[in-house]
Amino acid sequence: MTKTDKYCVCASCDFRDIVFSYLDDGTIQELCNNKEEISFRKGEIINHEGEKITDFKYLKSGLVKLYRRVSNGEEQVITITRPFEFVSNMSIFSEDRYKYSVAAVEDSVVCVVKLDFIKDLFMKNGGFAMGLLTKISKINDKIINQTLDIRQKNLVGRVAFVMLYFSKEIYNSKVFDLPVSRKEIADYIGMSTANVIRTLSDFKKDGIIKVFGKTIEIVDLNKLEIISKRG
Amino acid sequence: MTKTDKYCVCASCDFRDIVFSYLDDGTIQELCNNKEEISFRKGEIINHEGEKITDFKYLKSGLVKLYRRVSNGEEQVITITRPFEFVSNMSIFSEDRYKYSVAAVEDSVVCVVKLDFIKDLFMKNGGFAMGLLTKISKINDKIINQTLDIRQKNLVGRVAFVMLYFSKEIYNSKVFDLPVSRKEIADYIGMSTANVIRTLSDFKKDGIIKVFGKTIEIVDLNKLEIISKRG
DNA sequence: CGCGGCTTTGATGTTCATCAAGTAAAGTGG
DNA sequence: CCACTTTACTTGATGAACATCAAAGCCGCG
Repeated sequence: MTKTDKYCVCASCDFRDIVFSYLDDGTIQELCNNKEEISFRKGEIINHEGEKITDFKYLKSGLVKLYRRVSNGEEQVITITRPFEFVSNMSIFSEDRYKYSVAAVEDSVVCVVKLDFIKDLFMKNGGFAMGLLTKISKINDKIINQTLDIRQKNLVGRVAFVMLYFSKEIYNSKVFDLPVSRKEIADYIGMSTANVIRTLSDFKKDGIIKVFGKTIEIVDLNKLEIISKRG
Repeated sequence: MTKTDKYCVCASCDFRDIVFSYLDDGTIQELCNNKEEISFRKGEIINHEGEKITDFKYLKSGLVKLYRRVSNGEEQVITITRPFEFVSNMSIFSEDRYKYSVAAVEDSVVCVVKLDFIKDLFMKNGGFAMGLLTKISKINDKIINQTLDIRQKNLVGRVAFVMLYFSKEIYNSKVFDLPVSRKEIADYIGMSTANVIRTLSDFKKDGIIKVFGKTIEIVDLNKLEIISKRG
């Protein structure tokens, strides 16, 4: 990871609208002085499970996965998410150490602000506090919802769900490059790698998707949605 | 449901320590005036999925289940939880309608405060805001954790987990009456009712638990914990 | 060009849901 | 309080869904 930013751009950052809209220009300037922008390469770890939480982090660009390691050493992927949809780690206000790890699955840029600074703002500025709480609630809701949705589906439904998730939520395109390995998809939806691959092959045979290595093209969106819902 | 409270007892309520510790006596009195205490009988619904959210609710006594209805009409139980561990519904700050239903699984008393009053307090009082955010974060963390834990286990591990959950988290006793049906346990851990019963019977045969209808006695706690972890 | 990791496919076995049929328990109305 | 109805529980048998194992192909990289 490398520090990239030299001068402050917070005032015009998209993130300002999302949680920092209640801050006046003076406070934004102060935020700038307390902020670092750090780049991560694909595969690098942004937060490590068990590490002390000292900063408030949010994703400015790229794509990350949130995961934890379970007893048998396997990874359990909690969610894969893109900028602004994900504020650091949810536990920053409830725990003093990270409960989950966060890793870049594409090259990513993360903004890092001292947590104390954010907490101070939170105490002093009600509007900011409300905005932040709302944002954190939405993120938590989304993760809980996603987890429940996945749990309730069978294998084919889950694979269809993931394909739709990448297509609609992440890339907004019917053609996209999978940012994760087959195994990571398996860890995400809680199935074996072999069966994820098998199901993708079935979709291919049935003309629902086209697969060229990591590149996926969704051919029959409608059918995929039916499979995902029914699954 | 019936309204039970006539005079205010908020000042000495246990809940005060948890999220209302930052409020002075005057504000507590104001809270009292904006509060109702409502009793629910076992089985009654406290919040209904899709209903408009107008109040901040917390459980004062009893036991509730949080659940949602999925496409095929089945219930998906998200968590079962007891007083103070659960503040209304998580989505009160992110949604305008309930995403989940809450029902009493034991006779319960719920305190109901107008949401606007809480939001107002939240904006004005940084300490209160921080306390509330921390509490909500913890609740969300717990639900996410629990869901991930369950997902990662197999059938026997899940049933062992639930028995331990009731014994340790809810009743703090090796002997307890199950507050829910076998089917509700199945909906909670995502398995069929028949297999939940079968697994309980197996535990019984192996001398790990004793079962008399709804009454459970945990005989071999150690073995149950091993099964839950390994599962 | 050869090694190691990711992917693919088939064969096999385990786990778990589903169905069915019966028993116990809990309401319900006379 | 008893007969009746309904709902919850229990157990076995069967089959479907899914994991696991194994072997082979592919691809990037030293």
